[in-house]
Amino acid sequence: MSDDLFVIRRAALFANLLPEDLRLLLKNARIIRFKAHEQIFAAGAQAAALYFLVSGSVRLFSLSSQGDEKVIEVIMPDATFAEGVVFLGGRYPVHAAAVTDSEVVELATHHFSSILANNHDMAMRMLAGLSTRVHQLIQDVASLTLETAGQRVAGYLLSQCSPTCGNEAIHMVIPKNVVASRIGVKAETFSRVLATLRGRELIRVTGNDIHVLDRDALMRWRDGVERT
Amino acid sequence: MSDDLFVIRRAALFANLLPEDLRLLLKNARIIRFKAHEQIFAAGAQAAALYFLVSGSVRLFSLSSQGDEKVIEVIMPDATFAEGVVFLGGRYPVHAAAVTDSEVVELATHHFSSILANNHDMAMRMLAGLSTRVHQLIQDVASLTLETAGQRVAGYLLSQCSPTCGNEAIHMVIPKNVVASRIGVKAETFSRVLATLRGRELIRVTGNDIHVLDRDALMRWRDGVERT
DNA sequence: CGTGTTGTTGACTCAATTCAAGAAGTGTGG
DNA sequence: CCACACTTCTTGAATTGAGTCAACAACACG
Repeated sequence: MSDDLFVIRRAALFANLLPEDLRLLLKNARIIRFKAHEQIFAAGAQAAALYFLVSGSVRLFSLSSQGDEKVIEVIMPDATFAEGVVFLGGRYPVHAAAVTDSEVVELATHHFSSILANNHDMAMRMLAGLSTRVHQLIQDVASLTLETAGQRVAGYLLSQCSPTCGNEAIHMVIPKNVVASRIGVKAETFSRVLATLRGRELIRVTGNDIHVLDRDALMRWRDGVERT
Repeated sequence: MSDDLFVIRRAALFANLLPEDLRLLLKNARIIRFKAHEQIFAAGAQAAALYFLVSGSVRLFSLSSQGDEKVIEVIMPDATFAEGVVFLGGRYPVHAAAVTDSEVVELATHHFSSILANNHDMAMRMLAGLSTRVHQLIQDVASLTLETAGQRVAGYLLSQCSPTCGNEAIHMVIPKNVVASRIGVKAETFSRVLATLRGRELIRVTGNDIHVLDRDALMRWRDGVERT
């Protein structure tokens, strides 16, 4: 049962946790499905749980006195939400509702907090996970503002084949348009970049697999700004 | 002495801490000045401290066996670095060196960890701070990829006058070019956007003060994509 | 009163998006 | 097995947002 709940490791908060930590946390966790527009929690309510979004999308918003709504944030899959307020033990500052049909993992505050209170190391691993994520995101912001689309694509390819360290193929599990948006380019641009890289024989594309043929050249291409 | 050390609150990690928390943490803290290119710590060394950068800039990098250097990250003021490894209690995975003359606050690992171990609430406040920062950064990434420069500028102005909730002036303490780069536009573009907003009488600029004349119109301008 | 810094404005360029059409691959049912 | 619809991907042409380069204005400061 709690085995597929391990998806929560994709959230920075849980990324560094040990299997036993996760098992403990997930003891009382449950998956809840919300239909589009269904409310998940209301602003002002005592924060009873934090959430991990498995699929779908969730809107955090507040309502003005006139009743019009201001969207604060849109949560996408693999992210946690309402965790901040759980750490501080207060009330939800915003409303949350599903935008599209969504699946969430719900972790009860009292359970979560009491585990954390008795497990200092786990708290440290969470801090480490979040702080890694902060650094990653700062990198992303930097790369969005001062790298070209081509450089970001090259960087992505390198990051994907870096662990296998050489001439292995990158198998694209996720559709290319999703990868494209992940690195901040349109699908068309992504396609074009792959085309020029293919032309320069830095990579070979076969179906959903991308082979990096010349890692060093690709790195040079990413760093230098050669045209043609 | 430890009073000006309170600048560390600018880091997400410390943003939520109580004054007494900070005082406790800063007991053994010290400010260290590094000249450009001076080493701060070496990869492989036991992580003895975490750092907060007050001014200057710091380079985190690793060295390949061939001796060439790969820059992992460039730390800018108000950020912490090496905090992740301190939470996990290991060795520094990278080298750190000042790029330009820099001031850092150094917090010794053993001191930091022992305080945190005895102060569960403080750990929770740190988690809350980091998680807020993560959400902020995700917002920033979103706004960089799917808003225009004009929208970001408008959003910035609104965020600055939102608390004072109306017709107060925003006093720009920081130079405009810094603000510009903060929101991901060139200084010239920033200037141009202010010019068009001035032309439309949504704002008035006098020296370093910017008055938002019509909040609602500015919001509409940010959301809608009207030209001219 | 020059000298340096910061901000403004104009003309030009280019990277990346948009729009649009077509190719390639995937699955369904007759 | 083919025909059909459907999604994903690729490619082309036109457009544009924002950056670059460069000149200049506005100001501060010694």
